[in-house]
Amino acid sequence: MAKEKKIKPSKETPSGFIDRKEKELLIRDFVISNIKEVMIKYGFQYLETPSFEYTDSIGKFLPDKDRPGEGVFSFKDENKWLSLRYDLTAPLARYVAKNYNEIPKPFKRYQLGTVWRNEKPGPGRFREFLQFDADYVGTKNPQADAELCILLAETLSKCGLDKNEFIIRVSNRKCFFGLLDFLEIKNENQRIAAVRAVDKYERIGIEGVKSLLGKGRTDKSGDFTKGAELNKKQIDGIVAYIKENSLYDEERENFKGSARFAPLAVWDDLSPLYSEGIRELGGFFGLTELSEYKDQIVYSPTLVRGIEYYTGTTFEANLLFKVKNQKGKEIEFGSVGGGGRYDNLINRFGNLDVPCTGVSFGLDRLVFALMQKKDFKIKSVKPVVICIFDQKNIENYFGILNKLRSSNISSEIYPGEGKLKKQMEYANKIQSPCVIFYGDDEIKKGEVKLRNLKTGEELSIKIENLVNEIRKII
RNA sequence: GCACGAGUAGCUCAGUUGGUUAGAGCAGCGGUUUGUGGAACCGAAGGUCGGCAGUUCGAAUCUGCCCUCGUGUACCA
Repeated sequence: MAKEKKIKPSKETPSGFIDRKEKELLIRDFVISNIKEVMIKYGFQYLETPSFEYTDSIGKFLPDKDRPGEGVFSFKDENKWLSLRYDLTAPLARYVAKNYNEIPKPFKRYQLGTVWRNEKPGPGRFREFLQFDADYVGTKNPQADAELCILLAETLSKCGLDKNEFIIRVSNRKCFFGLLDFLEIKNENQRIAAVRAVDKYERIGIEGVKSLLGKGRTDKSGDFTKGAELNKKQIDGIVAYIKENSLYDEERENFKGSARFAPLAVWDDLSPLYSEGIRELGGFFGLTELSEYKDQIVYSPTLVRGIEYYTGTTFEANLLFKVKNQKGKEIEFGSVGGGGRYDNLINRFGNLDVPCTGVSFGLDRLVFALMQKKDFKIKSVKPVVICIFDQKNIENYFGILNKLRSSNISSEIYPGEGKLKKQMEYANKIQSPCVIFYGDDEIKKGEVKLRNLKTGEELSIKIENLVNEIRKII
């Protein structure tokens, strides 16, 4: 009597992969069309590279490793490892190295594409997402960095963010490394730990940073993070630097306002590297000050992005409003985009001295945030529904359908089977603006009945007037 | 990766100290209305209680392991 065991296939999407519905896709389309417009205006070329690359072309994975490291999706094809791209910068470096003789110098390109990361998903973070990149290849000019920030600001602004809803924080790696030199922090592990600690300042506060620079910190979930174990003098030096330079007060409650680039005299000549960073920032801000986004692009010395390959200017766009998840709970949202200068990425292919700078952002996160703005509405067109009364009159229904579609009105004959009530429920469900009744009675009179589904209003009209009447409703 | 929390119908959830046949609201389906949606009423249906193993006479409930989701943290090319 053993009952046959039903084995049902899973209805779930793989972890970190999601279905995306029309509302989100329409906003994404809107964002994409704005990005393209801005890119054309700024003179960038459109490029597309494949989803898969040879693992060693885009990764930092050791050839002796049997399998590419965690973080990427890979498989072995014949004898070579292939990986799905995890960003658009690495494929760009590969493309530039391959086509170095043909491309203009400098080379400006933009790219939109899906990227994949095999890592734990978080709020607003998935394992498959759409990324946008714009890069300058082959120029050291700070004008390039400045333009990227301006175009980032313009893009966000065009996509519906007010100027007081976002900020682009700018820093230069050389400044912070200069400070570390001055404080005689030479151990590479300590330097990295210090960078990461300072990068968290705005989230965990000055005391949190102190703990991370010292012995370590226990977060509110009870998890312990090991610290950099610097000495007191070194910690005090970094803390003083943060206090002098931070855009926020110590409680991180109040934004001190738009900080103009004006490094304090006391920090001058800290170290040669520091001065070089300051000079580069001077060139950068000289240009952004001339832009209409000068108030949104601010100096923020505590910004030190985690990405390893950055060599100079770095920047990051943050939203200034709170973002909630589906359950209405506020979440740590992080940045919507960022970038910086990477002058050494292409020389590993043997093309020496190709300085680059680029910006990238994940469209999904921006879309996620935009969806929460109450005043943000994207119009979506829904079809007028022609109801079916009797299959024998199907030619009449098609007559109306053709008339509407040739007038470019989204329309359909009810695609299912069922009574009028069911048809009305369908039309209501898909948010159709109106339905058309064209039964025996109407056909005899040469009229159609048009029911407005928003108001419930119903009027009988001559067929010739149908298109005009519908245009009034939609 | 680490930590905390959660997983019961399509969705949101209830389910007592372990005790017959696991409940509700909403959605869906059928009907009241064979030509009128968003309201009401009636009816029927819908469940391997995340999975596997264990304890027990008996497990949605207790234990262990695993999976998935959420949040934080770490990492982030």
